[in-house]
Amino acid sequence: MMQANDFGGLLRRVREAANLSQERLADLSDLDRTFVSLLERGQRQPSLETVFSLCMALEIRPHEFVRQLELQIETRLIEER
Amino acid sequence: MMQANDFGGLLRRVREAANLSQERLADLSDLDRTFVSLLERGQRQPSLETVFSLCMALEIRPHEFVRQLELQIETRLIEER
DNA sequence: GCAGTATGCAGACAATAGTCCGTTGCTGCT
DNA sequence: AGCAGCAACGGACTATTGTCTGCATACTGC
Repeated sequence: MMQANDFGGLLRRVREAANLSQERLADLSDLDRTFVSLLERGQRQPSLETVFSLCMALEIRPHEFVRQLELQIETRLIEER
Repeated sequence: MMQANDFGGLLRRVREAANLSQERLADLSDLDRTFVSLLERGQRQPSLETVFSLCMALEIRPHEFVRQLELQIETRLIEER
């Protein structure tokens, strides 16, 4: 259902829109720099708590982020046909 | 920020509102029964994927669930003062 | 009393999230 | 040429999620 890079792709877009480097985002959300990189490349899936931390740093409400994620998934599902 | 039982408490309320047993919910969301129990009691925190699985089973949109979770957290923060 | 349903709980375990170290490559700047 | 910022990547590691099995408890209806 949720695929490897649905989350990572969105995270990257939101981070870049916020004009933050991976490292800066990692600092703000109290995560490791390399882990943010792994997330964006879809090589790790976040826990719910991690999503909340990232959203705080990105100044976006978690449910708003999740809503965009759902849209992203639906869009992909349509494109895939 | 997010506390042990913010998630679990909400999960339990939503599950009971949907009239599902822990076991039935576990089956529908392809998780272990004991794990659902752990989640509800706040002894485990879910991954984002787990949240999505549970929401599918509960027929609630993930962002809607997360929105309620945010409300729950805010309410607790206010009550705690 | 007994069978069925629902939940808590413990222990051992497999799987994955998340950290920390360092290296490499790229780009733009001076 | 050198330097600084940014990101990909590897390996080794720790911490946490998630599974499985089995047992105990409470409640309900027969």
